[in-house]
Amino acid sequence: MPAITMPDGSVRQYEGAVTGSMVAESIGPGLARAALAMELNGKLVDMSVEIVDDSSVKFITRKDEEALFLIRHDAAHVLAQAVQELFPNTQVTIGPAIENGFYYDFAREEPFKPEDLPIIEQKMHEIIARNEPFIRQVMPRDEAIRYFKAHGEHYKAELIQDLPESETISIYEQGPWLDLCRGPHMRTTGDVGNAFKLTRVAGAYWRGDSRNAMLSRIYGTAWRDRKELDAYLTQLEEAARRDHRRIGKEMDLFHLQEEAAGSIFWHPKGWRLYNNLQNYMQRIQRRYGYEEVRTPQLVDRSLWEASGHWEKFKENMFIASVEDEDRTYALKPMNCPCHIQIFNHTLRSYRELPLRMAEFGACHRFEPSGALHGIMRVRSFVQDDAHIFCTEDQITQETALFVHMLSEVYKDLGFESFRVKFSDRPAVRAGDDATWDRAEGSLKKACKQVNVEYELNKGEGAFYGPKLEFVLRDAIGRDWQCGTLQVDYVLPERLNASYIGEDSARHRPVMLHRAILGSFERFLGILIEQHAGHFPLWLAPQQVVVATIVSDAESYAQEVFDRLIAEGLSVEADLRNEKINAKIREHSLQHVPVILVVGRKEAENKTVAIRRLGGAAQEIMSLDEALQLLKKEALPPDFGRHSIVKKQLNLNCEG
RNA sequence: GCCGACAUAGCUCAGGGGUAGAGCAACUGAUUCGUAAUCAGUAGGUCCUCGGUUCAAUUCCGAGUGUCGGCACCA
Repeated sequence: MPAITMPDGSVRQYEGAVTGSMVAESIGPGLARAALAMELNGKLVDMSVEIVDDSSVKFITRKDEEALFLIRHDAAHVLAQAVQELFPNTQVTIGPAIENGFYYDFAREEPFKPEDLPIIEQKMHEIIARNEPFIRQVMPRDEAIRYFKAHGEHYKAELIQDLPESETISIYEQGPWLDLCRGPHMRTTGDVGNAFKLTRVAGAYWRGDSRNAMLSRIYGTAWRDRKELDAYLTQLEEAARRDHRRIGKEMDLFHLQEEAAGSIFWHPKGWRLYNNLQNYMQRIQRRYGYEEVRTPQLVDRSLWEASGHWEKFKENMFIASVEDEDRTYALKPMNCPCHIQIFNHTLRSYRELPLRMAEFGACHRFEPSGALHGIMRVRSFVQDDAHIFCTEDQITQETALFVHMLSEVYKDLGFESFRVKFSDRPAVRAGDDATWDRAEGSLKKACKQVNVEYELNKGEGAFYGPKLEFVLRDAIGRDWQCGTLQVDYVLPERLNASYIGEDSARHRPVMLHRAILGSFERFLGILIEQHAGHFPLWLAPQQVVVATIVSDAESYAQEVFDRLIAEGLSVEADLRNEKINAKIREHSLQHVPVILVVGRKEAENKTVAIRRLGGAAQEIMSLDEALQLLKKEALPPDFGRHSIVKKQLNLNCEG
């Protein structure tokens, strides 16, 4: 005699067990038609599930966000059926719902071609039109394995074999076709609707392991209605429009070419942008008590052997030598061993700790060819790298200070929020558990201190210590790990770093590897996409263009240009014999934030007409006013901020 | 690295077994114009590289390189 509580709090009493469909029916035919699945005591289940005990039920209709998952999951099943109807020699493997859509991985001799997609899509529409009911059945484990093996579905058989003994093996039938599935599903294939589209084919390893077979994956996107689908497709187009590779070309920021795959040719404007960011980072670091250094690119292999990189990282290192010398060098893949050389160069006192050593040093890593991506994943890059040499007791305080600094930077650069991942001890690691306990504890304590919530990334820490990762999301919805802070007990040990403590004895410092932007290259890529090339004035590579309307205004335009230069603004004068419309259009396409238009009137009155990117309005003001205004606007956000860490000789006063 | 697609003028792209075409940009000339394309003319190519097939390859085939979409990787 179940009593069923509805979301509005009302309770309905039933005589004996009822299915979800029966409950929906009893409430009304409209709901019965609309309900795709239900949340039974908070768990999403099929409408056919029997309710025996007192329960709470919420029906999921197409109006609910939860319907998206169901539609996508069912679409994946329909896709698999369509593929097997069209291509009988294909094995099915797995096909989950994902963000914005679904995919299904198939095993077959010939991978699918893009041309196959419309045909498969057509078949999917047929299957949806057939409106086949999804019927759940429980199959004994052995029978299920036998069944799938008999049907040549070896991947499915392997999946079942690897399911824990406790797991119920459920099968969903849809007409003549069936698939191993945990569920839940909607009522029929018809519930999938028509707001879906197959988007691409791709290769993917079986079970995500590169040692396994390569499967053929088909991706699709699915939504509740056509309007949602169209909105999503439009969103994809907009994301493509702000792709950093495209904007980099449009704004003439950089290029890449075959002879230096994975290394960037920065053009004048791109380099200005780069320097604007680097100058900003240098100012921030000074305020936070960092010292900047510069260390060699090419370093003898003996240092890499000592640091352990030769053993652990050699495949990713560029090795160099010359004919006449019997030595091997490597281009540095990271700065840390060199920083320890500076630390070790003199006798260090505990009074110098924490010692924050920063470097914008170019690092080279041989990334796999398939990993390269515009300027975001390259083989030659510059990290906003720094290493903090400190005592174990200082880890928490330094971490808190770092998170504070990182938040400030992200905010200044237009990112309001970021996610934090905490990676703790991996299975294979250096150091004893007591040390790990302390290291992890220090990071957690720091997060708490600065009120930062993190998700646990279990076992993903570096072999030498736990780490925090700071993740930003770009305009195309991709996540990029930018900031990081890693605790390292091992490298100071390997490279024999030490300081003299209060007790006059030698002690081993702890090292914190940390970066905020990650690398300039990647971060600039993200920044370009974030702002769609429309940078705030202080970052913009080309801040102002002075454009003339008639040649009579040329000498005045030169005067305006000179005055802007004198204020330190980056400006160009466009005196070409072109119509003002053409000039406005060209500079707008170049994302120049401010165009100062000068014609006869402005020349006579010593004024300028300010036109801003994105706006159609123009504002006329005196040249002096305009200069003051722009100068103020072009001020980087950190100007005028006080130092956070006051450095004094041999003394650190944390402010 | 793996699966697939792609590589033609500075850019965006069309074409196709008989050594190539558009628009924009560039250059020249005319035009002096008020807020997102003034008009006309000229010039511009090792059709990614190396092999093979063919009387003939930029086109077909193979290999390589790079790029793109995924997967794996990102200490």
